[in-house]
Amino acid sequence: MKISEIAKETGLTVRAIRYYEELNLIKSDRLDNNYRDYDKEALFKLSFISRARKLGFSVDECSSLIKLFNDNNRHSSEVIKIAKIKRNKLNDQIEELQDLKKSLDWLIKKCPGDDKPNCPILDELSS
Amino acid sequence: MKISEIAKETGLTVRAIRYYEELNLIKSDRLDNNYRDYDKEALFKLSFISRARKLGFSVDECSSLIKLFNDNNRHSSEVIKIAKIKRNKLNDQIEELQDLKKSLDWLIKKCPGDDKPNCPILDELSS
DNA sequence: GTATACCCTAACGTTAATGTCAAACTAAAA
DNA sequence: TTTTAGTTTGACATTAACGTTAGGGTATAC
Repeated sequence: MKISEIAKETGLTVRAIRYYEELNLIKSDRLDNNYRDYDKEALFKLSFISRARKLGFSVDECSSLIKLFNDNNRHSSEVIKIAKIKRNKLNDQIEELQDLKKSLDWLIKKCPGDDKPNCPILDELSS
Repeated sequence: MKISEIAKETGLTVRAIRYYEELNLIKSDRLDNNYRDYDKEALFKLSFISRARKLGFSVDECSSLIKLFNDNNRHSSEVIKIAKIKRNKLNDQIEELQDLKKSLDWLIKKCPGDDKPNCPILDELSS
């Protein structure tokens, strides 16, 4: 399986795949012509990374997950730990954004939004 | 008012203030010794920027707001427009993060989190 | 045989918002 | 007066995750 083929299969870009190889997340065999050659295991791992990235895991976090994936002696408790840390991070991010939104909503409600220069949003931001 | 003083006052760093000047968000007078000198208006504007940044506005968005702030002929409808665009962006971000969180919650629920290697999270991510 | 598509490496570019450092000047405190 | 602290400009560094380009070799279709 050549790189563009596996790229299509996994939804990753060719560049991303080579990048993951640079970071040692995956390896690739080479054909006689030096083209990268991928087998089923690589397909698994790249699909894995693709899905994990879409779930919001950073490449670095993917790297940790891949290591567990490679480790037959892993404990599923280690995996769930990473997942929970990620979920908590997401929770924090969501809360922060919701706070911002609340403040904005409040400002927007107070502003007439007409053709006059008077604007509580600007007033509030500078007071 | 010297730069470190106004930095303390506004909660911005000295570097950030000089950066905003580079981008023409603000100006500064100079003393005889070439030190930057800030007046009340600068204090207003920098406080403004500081608050807006904390509300999640990018420096670029702050720039737009500052221009309206400077414009005595502004309409408050223009201000509310920027605020609403920002709020909608926030909404989208929140929804996306909530989707991710849902998926993670689902995976976490399915994983026993014990000392055995079998792990539905990894299975799901690679299937 | 040639046009087109694909592959390779290496390296610079991107984005945002500063951080950090160098080298020099100025001010305040001891 | 010497030390310490604050200021100046300018320029390079940082983070993440690739995108893009250059300058090649290779494969395939017509």
